[in-house]
Amino acid sequence: MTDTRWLDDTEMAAWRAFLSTSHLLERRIEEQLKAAAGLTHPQYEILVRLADAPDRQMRMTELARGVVVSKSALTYQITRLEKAGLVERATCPSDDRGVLAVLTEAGLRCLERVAPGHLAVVRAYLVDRLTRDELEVMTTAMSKTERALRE
Amino acid sequence: MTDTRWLDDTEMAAWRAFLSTSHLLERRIEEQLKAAAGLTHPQYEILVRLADAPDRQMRMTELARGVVVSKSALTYQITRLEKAGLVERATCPSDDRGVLAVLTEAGLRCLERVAPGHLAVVRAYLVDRLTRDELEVMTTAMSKTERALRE
DNA sequence: ACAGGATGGTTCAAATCTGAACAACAAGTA
DNA sequence: TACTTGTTGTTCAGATTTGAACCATCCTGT
Repeated sequence: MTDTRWLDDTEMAAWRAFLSTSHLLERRIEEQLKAAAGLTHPQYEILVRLADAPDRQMRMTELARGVVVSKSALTYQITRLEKAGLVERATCPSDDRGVLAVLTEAGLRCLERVAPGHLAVVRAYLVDRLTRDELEVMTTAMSKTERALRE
Repeated sequence: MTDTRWLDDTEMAAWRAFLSTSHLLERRIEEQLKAAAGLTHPQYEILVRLADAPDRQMRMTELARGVVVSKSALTYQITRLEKAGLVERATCPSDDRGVLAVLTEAGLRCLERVAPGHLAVVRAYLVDRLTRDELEVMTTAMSKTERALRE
């Protein structure tokens, strides 16, 4: 810990821009989803992941890993979505400990209704402002970090 | 809302990678700061901003904008940091409504003590994994989005 | 078969975040 | 001066997140 490697200007600029932008964008998305559908961003992401999954269902732990929230946060949100009728819990046939989160028809319809407005925000502030090259560089850069963080 | 522009593969890959990575990195940083100094990431960012500011002080609203948190969240955190002796509140000479958050000596020492470990994480998972080009592309890309989001 | 250790999900308390409501002050206008 | 409008920071209630503690179940090696 004696020889600290500080960030030079290029590195610091990149890190600061990444940090601010991710927080700003998160806030904007949260605002849009709340206004349009009363959903939080994690809730929306849960619906998306389930819609993409085979049989529209997923194990709790796997889902938590995908959405990047703690197990307890997922338990809370699934309970919440269950009360809203968008998701159901089912017992896992292969593992008695397991719980499956299943997207309901209402959940799917909700997602289809909300997705356009959400994607419009993602486009308006991020995707549509970047060139093809920038998009690709971002993917490779982020993927390297993601892989490292997932061990 | 009738003609939805979905994301193609390149766009979706970039967006998903960005989203997951920002959340994963946030979690990792939070974990490191908590273990090393009992600080949250927002708290650390507050210290950084104050250390960079003239006279190591800043108006509450300006600080909230910089760190990207709500005004009430900043009030909460400044109160917290004040109790820890890292920050003080001062009255603003030019505006009787205003409050200045001022970094104390202890706050500065705390920051200097914590920064190396924090930067090591930022390096290990992000900065050191990217090429010079990737860093620069990321800065321009993120800056475009940031500017748009700050209106 | 069974002990020992890993894994899955929930519960709980504590911390934090947000938005709305509020009070005090600022700044411009008639 | 008096009015109106906008800004600043705090308070408050409610929602959400996290990590630790916990129990049930799985799995491996003996």
